Amino acid sequence: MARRPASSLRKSPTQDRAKHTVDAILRASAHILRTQGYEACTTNAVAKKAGVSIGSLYQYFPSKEALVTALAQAHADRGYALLVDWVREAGEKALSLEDTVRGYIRAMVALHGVDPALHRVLTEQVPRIGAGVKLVRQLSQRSAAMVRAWLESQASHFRADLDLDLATYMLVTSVEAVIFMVVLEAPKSLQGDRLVDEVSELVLRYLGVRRR
Amino acid sequence: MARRPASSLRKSPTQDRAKHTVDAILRASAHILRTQGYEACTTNAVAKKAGVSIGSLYQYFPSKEALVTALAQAHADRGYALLVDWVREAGEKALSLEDTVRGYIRAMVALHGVDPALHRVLTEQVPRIGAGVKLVRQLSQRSAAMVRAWLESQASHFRADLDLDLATYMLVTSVEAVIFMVVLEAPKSLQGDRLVDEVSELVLRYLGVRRR
DNA sequence: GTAAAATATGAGCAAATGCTCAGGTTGTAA
DNA sequence: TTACAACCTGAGCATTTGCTCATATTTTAC
Repeated sequence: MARRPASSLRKSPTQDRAKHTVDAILRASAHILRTQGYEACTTNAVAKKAGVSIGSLYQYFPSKEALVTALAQAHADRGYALLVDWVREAGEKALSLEDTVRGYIRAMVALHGVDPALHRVLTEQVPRIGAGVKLVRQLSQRSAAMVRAWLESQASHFRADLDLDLATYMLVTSVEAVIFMVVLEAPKSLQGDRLVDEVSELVLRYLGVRRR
Repeated sequence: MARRPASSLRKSPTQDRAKHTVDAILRASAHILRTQGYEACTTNAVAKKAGVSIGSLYQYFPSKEALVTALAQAHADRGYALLVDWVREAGEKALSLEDTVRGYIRAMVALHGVDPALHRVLTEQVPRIGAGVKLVRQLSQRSAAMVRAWLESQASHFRADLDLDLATYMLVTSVEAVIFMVVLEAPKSLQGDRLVDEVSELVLRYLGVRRR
């Protein structure tokens, strides 16, 4: 069962036919991960679900780890794009502090809401994979940097004793975690805008923003 | 490879010799989980590490899942005991709101600090195991109930518009998540009492506690 | 049309995994 | 001492896994 090391695409598909194959493989693995978890996501199962032979799978993905990593990469890219959107929006329209925070939370909720089950499996399993550690660290550093920059630009509106580095860490972590949990468990008390409201409250109060 | 369903101990050890065997097995599996993760924690590997034959392992644990579940149970029990201690302490000595919160956070930090790597693996893998789902739900419900009861008893000191159910959820989730993350990543900016301070700040501000 | 390149196939290998069972060893109690 | 129970052993079975490779089919380029 000698496992090969993880890496990116082995061969890049040029013909349409091949692109469809790669797409089917990615879709199938996402579906299995989401519905049956990481252990059930065997290369043979993925190939079967994708309606493709295992040989084809290994023509494009050098290992099972590479497959999962590719999926995680795509997922992470989507997430980062949402963050970038938030920054742009907060910059263009001159939003209030409250609205900017709410926009951020809303973007995060949307991100997690897209495919919570897949998100869970990826966040749990990817860090254990060699190439995955780098990926996770990269994404969290990027988003932390964006939040940190925004905090800095608005520092005058926060409580005086706020440590920006600490605050960045606290906010990124707790916001991510609460939303992650809520979206997975979906308690009825936190549906619709209630979640956005409550997390915003947590953030604004922690920052010491004076309102009204 | 037909997997057996998970359940508790198959046979309870009565002689000292047998108790040592069970103990060695539990220690070995904890060590492998902690250092090499769930997948590496095979029954054969555990038996070898424990200096015991696989046969002996299966005499006490009917399946791999049962083994991990037993470990998680012990871990959860330790955690719950810390919570109970906190409640007792907060009741006996008439602690201030601030000190009670700090005590809670401190207990949580201590809990996660004991064996962070094992805690991570357990929290990630146990929910996927049949018997594990129940275990996890039970523990989180218990701790939520304690926090909720305390919030209720102190409600007059919080902001008027605080929804106790929501607050319970938000606090349990975010506190757990932040501490979990911090203990794993151990950023130098959040060492010693800094973590306890900062999380307490988050909680107290969210609750709307007026101080000084 | 034809040759080369790109793509697809799937039987099957080597290694691993969860677990059993037939038989051995150690403790206990009379 | 003897007899029985508690305990331990480990070779190995049935199955699964990640993955290869020789071969077949399709597309592209001329």
